[in-house]
Amino acid sequence: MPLPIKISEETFTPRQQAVLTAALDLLVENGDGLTMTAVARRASCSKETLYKWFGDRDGLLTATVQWQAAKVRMPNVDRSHLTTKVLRESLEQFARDLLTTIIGEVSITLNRTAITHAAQEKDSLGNIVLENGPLAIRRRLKPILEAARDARLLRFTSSEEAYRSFYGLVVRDVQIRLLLGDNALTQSNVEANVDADVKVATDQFLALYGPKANP
Amino acid sequence: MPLPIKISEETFTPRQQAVLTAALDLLVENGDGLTMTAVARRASCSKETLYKWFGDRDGLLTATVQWQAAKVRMPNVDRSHLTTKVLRESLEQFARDLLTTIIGEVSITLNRTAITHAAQEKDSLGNIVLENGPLAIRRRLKPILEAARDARLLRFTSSEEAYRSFYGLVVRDVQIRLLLGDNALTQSNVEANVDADVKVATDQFLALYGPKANP
DNA sequence: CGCATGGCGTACCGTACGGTACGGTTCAGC
DNA sequence: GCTGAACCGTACCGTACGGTACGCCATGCG
Repeated sequence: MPLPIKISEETFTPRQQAVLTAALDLLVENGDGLTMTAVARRASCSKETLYKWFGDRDGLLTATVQWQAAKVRMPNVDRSHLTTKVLRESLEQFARDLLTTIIGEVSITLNRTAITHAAQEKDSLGNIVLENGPLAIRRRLKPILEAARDARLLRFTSSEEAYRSFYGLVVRDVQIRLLLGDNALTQSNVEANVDADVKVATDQFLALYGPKANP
Repeated sequence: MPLPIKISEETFTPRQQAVLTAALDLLVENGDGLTMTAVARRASCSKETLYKWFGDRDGLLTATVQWQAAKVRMPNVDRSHLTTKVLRESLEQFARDLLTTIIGEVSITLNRTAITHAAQEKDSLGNIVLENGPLAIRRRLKPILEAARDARLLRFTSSEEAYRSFYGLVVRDVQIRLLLGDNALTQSNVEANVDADVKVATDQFLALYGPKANP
């Protein structure tokens, strides 16, 4: 059975969540160190229990990624009182959340795990990460953009294209470099520039799609 | 010994290159299917030879990635006769090369492999891919951008920032979605839009950094 | 108290794969 | 033709790890 994309709080018992936390910790500590034995030892449970609860190694991995990914929450924007100021602040909020998420160790680990998984022609993890990463951003951002267009605060023909420009302006080459382990991009190094980068990205996006932009 | 970042044509004998081709093919066919036995069989050589030539599995992997990555060539732009037209065409050329490279199966495979490798606290493959991917683009693009600024065709304070904006506008969320195995992004699907995307990205970049842009 | 259930810890099995050893073959140089 | 180096094919070893089996303990229930 294909696991559902969305999971709720009660999908896992507290004990199971403790196991998933242990698994995630191991994953973050050293990527491929997620052996069933290691998880069992870390979580002080037996391997037999792991197999009973999660089926097999892939099931455990999927549950871990799914459970963690579901924790990522997007800001909710009030679409009814859109002004230039509110729009800018909302965009900056989105950009900041996106950037801080992306540069976090957990996100890097999850993306690496899912990409490794996808390299084995299994895209389940990839879909989960996609659904809770880029696509979640897209789902939440598009309505804002369209509301802003209706309020004459933005100009574009395709909200899809506008979203993608925003994504690109915010993320640039940071994510791929972090995923590849670029030594020049330390966590703190990037973190320190988040505020400035967010502002630049938002300014650029508004310059491209704001009401005064050349179409 | 750390392998050199740059390799030349003669680094590998033809027979060795045949082996590397086999290895690359196996990688592309099914990501992690790169077992020493499989490579030996595919290349009709003995495992002993593999170990003699490449040391161990990691050495073979590194040689393969390095050898393939070195094949990627960037366009060379004549910096002396920069006009608006030449600049735009150069940027479009860069964008097209970048996009078509990124969406290619070989690139996806190499990036996935390097990311998987980086997840194991070994960043050698990541560095090679970085050096021949994003950083190569940066090295080649920056001089152009600076020459264009000197010729008053572009305006920016930091060429680093300008480069990153360009990268973001071109790549957007395409690479991460392909790496994660997004089913909605088929190869042909993206390929068909390369021309349009390249044009949009270049237009947007010039809108942001062209002489008429608001600083 | 007796018993069943759930879960812990550990020992165990099978397999896949990295790495090595070795006999047989081709081929260059003499 | 002789010799040695390079290389092929294959058999083999050791280990790591996914998955299973089993003994033991704790808790809840009649």
